[in-house]
Amino acid sequence: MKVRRLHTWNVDYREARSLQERLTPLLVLHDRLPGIIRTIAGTDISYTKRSDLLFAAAVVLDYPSMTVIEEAFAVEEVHFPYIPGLLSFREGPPLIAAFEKLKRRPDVVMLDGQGIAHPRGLGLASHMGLFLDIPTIGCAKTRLVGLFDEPPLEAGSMSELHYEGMVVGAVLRTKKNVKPVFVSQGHRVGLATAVSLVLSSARGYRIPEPTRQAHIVVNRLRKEQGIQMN
DNA sequence: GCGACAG
DNA sequence: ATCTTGTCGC
Repeated sequence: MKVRRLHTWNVDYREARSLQERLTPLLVLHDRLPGIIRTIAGTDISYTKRSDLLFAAAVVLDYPSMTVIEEAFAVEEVHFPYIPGLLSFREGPPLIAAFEKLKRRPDVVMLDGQGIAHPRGLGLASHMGLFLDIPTIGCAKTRLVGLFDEPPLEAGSMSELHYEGMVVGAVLRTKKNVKPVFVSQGHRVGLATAVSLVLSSARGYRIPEPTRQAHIVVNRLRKEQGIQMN
């Protein structure tokens, strides 16, 4: 699929932060997606410390059956370190490359990271949403910023994630007695819809299918490519 | 200066 | 994320 290039990835830490502040105003934080969702994509990254490579996978699943109908992958050398708050500058390039190899354009994309629950309001999901020009939602496994009350232990329960006086996401329990996930708007999706999509795409596991399947695929493809595991 | 800190 | 063994709980 075609991906828009908003800017170059060849920037330093200072420029990266400046870029985020310039892009945040472009985000659409309310629902602006197809009336009927037919497909949802998930992504994941695998990293090889010894060879300094990033292995990215983008998978498209049928909604709501959650059947994987397409896979795409890309391998790129690392050109930016991991710095909390600047994750998209490290994982963005390989993710974009993987999406460019997809034939189908998914209705919505779920990213393994934060949306607007970010120091400058532009986490990985939001940033990718602008490049892909597709509705995106952020579903992270742990917190980056924000305060919240522990949600009830029942599956489906949630609590608000507050940051600088705003509700920037939801702490959602996708499975009973298991750590919650952090859901936030990426781009063109409201928080209520983002939460709804995460819950409706979960299948008994803490991690919703788009991300979970992408994780499985990226590890399988990496092994097939003969890239060192452990 | 100290602690926090997506993947 | 990676590295890395055993272990606790449903």
